[in-house]
Amino acid sequence: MSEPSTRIDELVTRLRARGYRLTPQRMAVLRILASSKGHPSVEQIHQQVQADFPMTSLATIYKTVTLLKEMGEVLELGFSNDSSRYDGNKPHPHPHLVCIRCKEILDPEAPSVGGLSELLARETGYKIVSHRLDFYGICPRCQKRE
Amino acid sequence: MSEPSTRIDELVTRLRARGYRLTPQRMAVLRILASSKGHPSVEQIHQQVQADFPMTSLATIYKTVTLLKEMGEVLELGFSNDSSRYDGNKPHPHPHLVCIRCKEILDPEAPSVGGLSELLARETGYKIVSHRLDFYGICPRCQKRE
DNA sequence: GTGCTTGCAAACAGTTTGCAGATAG
DNA sequence: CTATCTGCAAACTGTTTGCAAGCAC
Repeated sequence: MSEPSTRIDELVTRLRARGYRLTPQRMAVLRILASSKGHPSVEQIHQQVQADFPMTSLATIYKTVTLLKEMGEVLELGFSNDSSRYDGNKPHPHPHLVCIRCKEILDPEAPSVGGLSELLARETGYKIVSHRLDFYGICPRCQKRE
Repeated sequence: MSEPSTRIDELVTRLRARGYRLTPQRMAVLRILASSKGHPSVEQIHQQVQADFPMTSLATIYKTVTLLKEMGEVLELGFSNDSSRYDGNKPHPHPHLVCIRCKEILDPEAPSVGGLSELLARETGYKIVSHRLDFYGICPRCQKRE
């Protein structure tokens, strides 16, 4: 429910609070992460940033996204085959629905399974810090295209 | 509940049924996949196979594991940072508990969430073909080492 | 002015591929 | 005997790193 502008302000404030500098490139990345409904890849973020700052390098996007990830402000969805995708709006674990054809990623309405963590911790002695739940399938648009 | 020897026979039979050849290298990979309680990586399988067949190449392990994956006989757990891990005993989706330190992977006793698939299919129109549920944490042994 | 940040290019890791020779059936 | 499989080396992809120059503060 947080408005894009609010989320950006939040990110800006938190970067500043930790003493990081606010370069135009970083601002552009923040803006894209905060306003994206989807889950952009570094490549996609790069292309959007280049619209405003054509000299921006991929490495800078990687560095910024890594920084935000370490701050806990973006959720990284890594895939072994495809590039990672990022969620700057809901940085905490939640289920995802991934189209294996077009790579669209949705946040479906689905019950969280985070509650299982305590059960597993008790059962196994693990200290559980995170989890991930993905459903893989073919989106309606790609089904029509078959 | 299937005994290792039974699972191997099953794999051998299924490879034969599709007309694939049974080389010593392949047999070694099957044996390791069928008898591993953990979830070995290609690298780990390679090292074990080399104990018996020192000339075996990594590429052959990759090819064999890929073949079995395409046959639906092994489950691949891919990670964006680390190498993929393989389960030749329970090739269908089930929850995993991953130690982020030592990379041990357990199959905990946990309710399956596969039932959510139909709910999401109805809700979103996706045709859901698979899913994955991972819990990430620190295993008891690594906790002691901290 | 200081030192964090950028852009470039090279390095990296895991995986895949092409091909000539070896071998299972 | 012949098509599949192997082993090697090179290619590939996404990501990370080192470093000199640039710029935020």
